[in-house]
Amino acid sequence: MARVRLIDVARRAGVSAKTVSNVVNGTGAVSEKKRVEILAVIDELGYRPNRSARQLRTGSSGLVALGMPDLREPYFAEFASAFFTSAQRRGVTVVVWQTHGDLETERAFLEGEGMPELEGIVMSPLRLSSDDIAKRRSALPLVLIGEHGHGLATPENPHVGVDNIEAARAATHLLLSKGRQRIAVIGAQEGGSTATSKMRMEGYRRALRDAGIAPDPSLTGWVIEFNRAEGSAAAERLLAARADFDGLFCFNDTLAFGALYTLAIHGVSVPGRVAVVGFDAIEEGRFSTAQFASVDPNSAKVSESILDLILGAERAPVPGGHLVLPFGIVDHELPRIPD
Amino acid sequence: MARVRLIDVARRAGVSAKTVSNVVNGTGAVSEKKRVEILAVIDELGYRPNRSARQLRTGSSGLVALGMPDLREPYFAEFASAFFTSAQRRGVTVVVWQTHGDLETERAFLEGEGMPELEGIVMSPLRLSSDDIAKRRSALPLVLIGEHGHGLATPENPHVGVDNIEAARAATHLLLSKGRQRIAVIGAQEGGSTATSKMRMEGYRRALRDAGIAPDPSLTGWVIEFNRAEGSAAAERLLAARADFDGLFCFNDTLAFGALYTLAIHGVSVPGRVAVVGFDAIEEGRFSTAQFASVDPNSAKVSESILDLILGAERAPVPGGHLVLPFGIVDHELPRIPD
DNA sequence: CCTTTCTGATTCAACGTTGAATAGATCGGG
DNA sequence: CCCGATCTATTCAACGTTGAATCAGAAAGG
Repeated sequence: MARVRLIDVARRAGVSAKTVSNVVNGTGAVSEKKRVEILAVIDELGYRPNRSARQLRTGSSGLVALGMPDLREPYFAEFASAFFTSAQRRGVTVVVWQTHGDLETERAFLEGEGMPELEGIVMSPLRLSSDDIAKRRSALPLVLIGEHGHGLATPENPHVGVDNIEAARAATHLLLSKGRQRIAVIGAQEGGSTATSKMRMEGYRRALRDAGIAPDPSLTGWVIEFNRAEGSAAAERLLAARADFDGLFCFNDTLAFGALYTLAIHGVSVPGRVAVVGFDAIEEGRFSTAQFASVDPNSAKVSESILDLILGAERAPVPGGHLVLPFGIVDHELPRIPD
Repeated sequence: MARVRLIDVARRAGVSAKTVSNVVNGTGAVSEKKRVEILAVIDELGYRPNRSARQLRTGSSGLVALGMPDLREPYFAEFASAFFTSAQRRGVTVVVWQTHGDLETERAFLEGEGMPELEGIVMSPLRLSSDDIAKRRSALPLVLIGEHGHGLATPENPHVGVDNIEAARAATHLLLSKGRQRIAVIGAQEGGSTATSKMRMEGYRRALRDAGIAPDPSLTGWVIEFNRAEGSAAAERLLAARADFDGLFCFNDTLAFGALYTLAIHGVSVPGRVAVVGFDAIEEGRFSTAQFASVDPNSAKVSESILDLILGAERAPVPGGHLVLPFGIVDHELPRIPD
């Protein structure tokens, strides 16, 4: 019942351990005859390499840590899923850590505390300061994601993601291009970790400005958190105040779902009377019964780039500290109006 | 820039490596004076133990693998989150693998292929057969979860979870106890991996039988998958057929959200005209604008029990192969925030 | 036929840690 | 004052693997 080792296979096959190692790793030169024999013995004994020993010897673990506030948040689940997919394709294993936006947990994670040997750390911080990054002791490659992480990036510890301001501008522009003139937002925030809200609000304002439209404060829906109930409540308030809007930009899809629900209850047709755009393009939107568009933060491409950065041999600093990737816009509105 | 090792700390502090090891691990007997000195040096040099070396020596990695079909599915995200929480509290690290319900991927995961050294494997299978479990070569502790996994369990590779049939019975009973007599279901399935649907349907039938109510086929909502759109469509069909129901049991919360949306659009008051019960008690339900109850599959307790089984020194087989935990029912029927 | 080159295989040491065995110092009791 | 017990610290080997160095034998070249 004891673990089968390289040497056990070697003895059984009548060769040296190193030769078996060569077969397992495809290294060195091994005659076809021996190779086949050894493979047979490996299968017979059910040999499986001990990754700890291998890692101790070679120094690479094939492990990457992913730290996120809370996997229950659909966007984080979505990103994590995309990241797993990229990693699995490369034979990289991902260990996950939830920080719940706790500063001490975030700091410990930054150092890889309590973790197995890693190739790199990917994290979506909520509380860290630039100072925490600067004081970091661990030399492990670190990649930041998310809007809060955006502000902490350095060339050595870069941020990867789409341009949030530009994406929000494009989302708003999409509504304008469909002829909507009075566009409301849901997702304005005060206090707390508001990097996301600030950037998306900025993009929204830019789009209006570019179109020569003055922002109307009565069309701004404030929220405390980005969840369904708040999206619903904010929409409720807009309707109650008799705000006159034909377009609605929600700062994430969860808010959008809440708003769509409220609009449906009040008999406001979507996209007939109000066209809606969300942000994150979460899978659930594909099954939404209401028709709306959403900004696709390109999690698949972001994941790939992160792994390129971490596993890349060069480990070159990223100029400016920001690797900006193109976002997309998915339109769940089936019949597209060609322009 | 080279990694700081035990021996580096030892030299600096003028002691042996083993003494430093003792300080780090709290083993052996070390004088308070030396202990303090060594801790200072550890901090000064930023020493961090090499987990691979430690694991190679001790044989335990503190790593558990969690395999799930797709983290984007809210229930899986929810469970994973609970599992991370339990694991982190115990200093256990979790590596995640997505199987997408692919048989080959599930089989490979079962063997721990491509994984670092693990303490155990937790998996929610969709395609595995009992045969795959029986033919397994890896001796790693394996715990199964989910309804499909339920059917594969053995005393050595147990299943952990709540009693699905009983939980579905209780959910239905809750509606009956509120005076509802005509109770519809959404979530009946044909073909595919239907373990979940079958068990919940059985519980539903039992509750009706116990109450002396004959099941009415016209109150059964069939679906292909458990998602929002299907829940909505099924509710739509029930309404279109003028099905007369005052209670609705949805086989999961995602179906319930879709149904609630449709009921809202059609002006059917919830829980006034129709009381709704879901299954999974996902976080999102707490933010739902509609009032409904849901079966809580007790993911926190399930996670704890799984880790007990895997990390427990005894590794005793579970009689019958099933560790059944009590479920809960959360009632989101709260006083709504007045507007 | 002898030297050189090439190929396939082996030997050896080391990765960083910790369990087991051991050594030295201190202490208490007879 | 000596002996055993107690406490602190050390030495040594081993966990399973693979890079580097090496070697034996065959093939190639002069």
